[in-house]
Amino acid sequence: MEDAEECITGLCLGLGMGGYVPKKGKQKENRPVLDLAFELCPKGEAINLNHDKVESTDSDNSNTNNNNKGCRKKLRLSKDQSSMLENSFKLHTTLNPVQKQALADQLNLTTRQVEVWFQNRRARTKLKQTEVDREWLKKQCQNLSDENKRLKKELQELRALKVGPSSPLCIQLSKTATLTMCSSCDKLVKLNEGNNNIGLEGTN
DNA sequence: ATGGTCAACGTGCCGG
DNA sequence: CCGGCACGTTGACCAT
Repeated sequence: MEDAEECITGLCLGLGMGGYVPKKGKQKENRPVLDLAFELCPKGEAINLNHDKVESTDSDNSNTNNNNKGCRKKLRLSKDQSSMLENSFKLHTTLNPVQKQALADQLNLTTRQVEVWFQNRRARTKLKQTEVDREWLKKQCQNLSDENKRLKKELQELRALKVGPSSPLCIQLSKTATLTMCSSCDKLVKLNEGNNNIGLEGTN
């Protein structure tokens, strides 16, 4: 009888790596449920069995073999691999098939792994950029809010000034006419003797 | 125990 | 139709 991990393994294999239950739809033929296999070294580091596969003379399909070996362990890319991928990403965020293959050969990875790494890397970049944008917008919003507050205060102060002959908002036009600002509607009003006021312009 | 990270996956969409 | 990509998701691994 296998141990508990092996039992879980069976479930993992049945459902695929992510335990994802596929919905109806097209399936990529060249994407096996398990296209890679890993095992743990005694220290707990993940070893990519694909590296062995490269040198292996085994003619049979390693996928089927791996399916019987157990649940795949998570690959951790080495520092060198990561930094080379990063450098490559700095040069171009997408790869053409030739570049992909070259990089895969160079790093001793499969093209699929390189492809997945770039997809995930682009997603991370986008996420980071979204976060940056969000912070920027937040700051802008705060600035506008502050400015709005300041302007409201300024307006309030202007309104508080008594509108009268001594007010700076009251201009004597002639002996009979004065230009003043209406305290309720913020419109410039020409006051004439005889009470026939003429609104001149809105300053709202 | 738990939350974060990340490789790997399934699916849908789009352009050639 | 096919390949490539974005997106959302999963689970192994790791730090705390």
